[in-house]
Amino acid sequence: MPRSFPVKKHFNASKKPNYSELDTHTVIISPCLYEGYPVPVIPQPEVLRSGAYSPIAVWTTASPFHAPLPAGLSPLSGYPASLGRVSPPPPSDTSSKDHSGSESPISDEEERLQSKLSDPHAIEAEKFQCNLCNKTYSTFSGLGKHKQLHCDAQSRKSFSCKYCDKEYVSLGALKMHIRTHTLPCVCKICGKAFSRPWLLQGHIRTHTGEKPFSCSHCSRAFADRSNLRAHLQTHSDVKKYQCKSCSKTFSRMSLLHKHEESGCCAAH
DNA sequence: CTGGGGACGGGGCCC
DNA sequence: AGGGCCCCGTCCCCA
Repeated sequence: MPRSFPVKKHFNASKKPNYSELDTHTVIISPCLYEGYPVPVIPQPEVLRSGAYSPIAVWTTASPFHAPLPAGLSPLSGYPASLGRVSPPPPSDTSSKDHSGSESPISDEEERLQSKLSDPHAIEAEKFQCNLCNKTYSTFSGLGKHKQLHCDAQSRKSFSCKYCDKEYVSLGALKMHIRTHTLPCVCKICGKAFSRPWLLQGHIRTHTGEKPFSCSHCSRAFADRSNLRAHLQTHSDVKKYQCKSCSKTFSRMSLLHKHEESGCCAAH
């Protein structure tokens, strides 16, 4: 049975990867990754401590992971997936659209004012203004990236994939996408191909058995950081995905979806 | 059926 | 500009 995420997701069943093309693009992962196989070969084992990792899930004082609830956010409801990040959303982030569902220049302006209030230097620093949305940036390159990714992009999607119908607003994004077709990173052990080197590295761990991501609350270790993150949810009393009807919480979105589809919401 | 682990894709950010 | 890395999300499988 094919996996949900076949390496060649966008290919038709009739299509096969062009391995001859891969020959010229193949990325060779450092041979040291395979040395001593199946002995773990990827260095820098990592242990995520609760101090370093603060699962959002845990907006409860009962939890050992307790973290302060950001002002203006209610526990669990409307949980933003990015809350786990320390860094604020990017300036061109669409958060301002969340309030009314439409682009609001006023909220954008408010956002900029807020950032200016918190950073007085920003007032002098913001010299480069987008002629399309009036957002200002302190550097020319900042403005350039904004225009490339968000503003100019809105009006012209000019980079089309020759393998599928997808269009991208920047050449870099298109190149990244094309890798999902060409799959230049090939596992020397099983021949499986991947779009990015780090995907291949993660795959190699399935051969080596290396599990560099350890849970600080139990003895389990994981080869994939995302899987450790999901696992950490299991140590929490209150999970971050909550059913709006019965308030039951789940460690994963997929579990919540299953729960909802099973009829909980209909039963209430 | 539910919960959790394994494997993976892709977007975005940083350097 | 491009690569590396992080994060979110998804699906399959299994206990």
